[in-house]
Amino acid sequence: MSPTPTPPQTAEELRAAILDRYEGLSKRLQQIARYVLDEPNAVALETLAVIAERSGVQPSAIVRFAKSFGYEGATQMQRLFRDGLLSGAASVGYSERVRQFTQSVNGRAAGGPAEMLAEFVEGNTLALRNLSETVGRKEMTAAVKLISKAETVYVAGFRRSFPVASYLAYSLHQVDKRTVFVDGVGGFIRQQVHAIGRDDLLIAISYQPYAEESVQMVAEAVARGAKVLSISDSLVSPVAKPATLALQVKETEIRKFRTLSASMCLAQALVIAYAFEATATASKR
Amino acid sequence: MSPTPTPPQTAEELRAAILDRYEGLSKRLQQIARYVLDEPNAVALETLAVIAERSGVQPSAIVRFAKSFGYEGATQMQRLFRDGLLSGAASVGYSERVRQFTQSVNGRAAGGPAEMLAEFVEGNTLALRNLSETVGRKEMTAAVKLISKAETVYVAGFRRSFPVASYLAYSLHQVDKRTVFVDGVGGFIRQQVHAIGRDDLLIAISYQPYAEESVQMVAEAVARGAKVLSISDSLVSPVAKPATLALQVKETEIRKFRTLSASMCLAQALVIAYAFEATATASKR
DNA sequence: CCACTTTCGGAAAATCTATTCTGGTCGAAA
DNA sequence: TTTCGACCAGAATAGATTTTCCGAAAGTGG
Repeated sequence: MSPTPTPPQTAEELRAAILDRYEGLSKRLQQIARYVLDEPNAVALETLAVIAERSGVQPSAIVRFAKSFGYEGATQMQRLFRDGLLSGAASVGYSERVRQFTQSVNGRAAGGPAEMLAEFVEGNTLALRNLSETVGRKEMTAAVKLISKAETVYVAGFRRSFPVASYLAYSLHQVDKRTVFVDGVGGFIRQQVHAIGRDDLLIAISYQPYAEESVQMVAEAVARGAKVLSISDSLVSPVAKPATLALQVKETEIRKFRTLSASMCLAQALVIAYAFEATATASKR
Repeated sequence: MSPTPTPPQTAEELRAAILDRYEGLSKRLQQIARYVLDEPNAVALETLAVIAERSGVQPSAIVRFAKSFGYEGATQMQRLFRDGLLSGAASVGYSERVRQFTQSVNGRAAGGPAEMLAEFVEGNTLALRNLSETVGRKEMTAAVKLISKAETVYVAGFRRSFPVASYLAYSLHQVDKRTVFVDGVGGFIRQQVHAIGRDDLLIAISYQPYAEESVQMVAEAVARGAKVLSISDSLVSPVAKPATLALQVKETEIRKFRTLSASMCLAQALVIAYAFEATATASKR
């Protein structure tokens, strides 16, 4: 092994060096490389033993890793990250960050891509906070019950709601629930819901402006005697009104674009809550 | 001397306590107090010996100092500053919180559906907060530039990443970018990327365990000379390594299910940032 | 399938760190 | 000036932590 003549002197350089030499590293060393890249802060200030445990290797392996990059020992490598942490925190004080942030949020100067990201982080966070207020214990319980009782779950969502619907369908399928994702490929929407019956559930996700397909599907499902769980931005929206149960999700709007995190979050929670209940009742028997 | 009954629990509290009791301290202890107030970062992560040398006192004096404020030893006091540094600037505070959170969650008996929702709200919020720390200004700018320069954008994401990819494709299309969503319907994946060329961009979204399709697609795109923008959980993942640019997104894991909010949020920000830049350059002419 | 090299795990050894303890200094009060 | 008590420097100690080392395991090339 030919150790780097002069080891990287900054955290950034080391990062680059790791990326560069990653392929040439052995399996265990790659494992460590990965952890170092993923959790630089942990590497910076936890002890070797802790880092070793969290990344699932032996302490000695970490020393080997550091040496393979030309350092005298693991400690020298840690110092890089420590210094980086220090300078990074010192140069941009807390108040400065807040100022930058609020400035970008107040939407004055259009700002570059980074400011845009900050805005969306803020918007999504707000939407999430609001979620647990609009969707209460009662609604969640009822929703999970609906899913549990359903023979087959049909999931529908178009345009902006499509990602949420696809996620819901995918993860319900993952937890062994009989699921049909009504994606309308080839315009076969009507055919796909045609089989829905009295024991089935349609989960419809739709926001303003409500897609025509969704509205029709809800109507169709109701006509066939199926249960309907709506996820929408209003309790009186065309998809929520006829539904058996409606969950209200209010997304934040940023620069004319509505966020999606709250909906995704709700979908995740629904699936996992269902999964837990299903396994719980299954093990009872 | 009457040591504080309950020692300060945060760095800020300790700061206040020091200022409050400063007059009553002995000469050497005042000297240490000054150093602690002036260089909290050094106190946070240097060893006692180093701190002692820099502030011109004996290590034992620092221990006395810590004890006089009610701590068991100097280490406990250091922990405050360490935690403060983390939660404020970097993301170990983040991963640490996540660890504690999931631990407390996993340890307890499974809550009801409402608790599940609360958990996911918390997890998604954490992931969001972390996002703006791992994806910096430089990366965002570069990513937007890649999108802008591309003739056609191909978007790919399977399994868990599918919702993100579909959202990205949908909204890029909305803002009038030439976009191809590689959904692999009917197993036509290879055919769909076949047309990708030197002036095109592939946006690949993939998380562990990396879908075989994604890895192959990235390889194919690189082979054809196209640019690749990867959104992944590690910079050395099989989809990130060969990419022109890789954005690292760390999602929280709750009950073995990873969240998606951070990825969705990043996707949104990318699209809007691109849209703004596109209209800006268009109106310039 | 076998020799040879690389890599790894685990425990022992060396180093470093935090804390305690002791003897002594300084200053104030009597 | 003497006495008392607080305070401190520095050595000593107890405890971790990092690093080294070596046999075993896993690859590699012939």
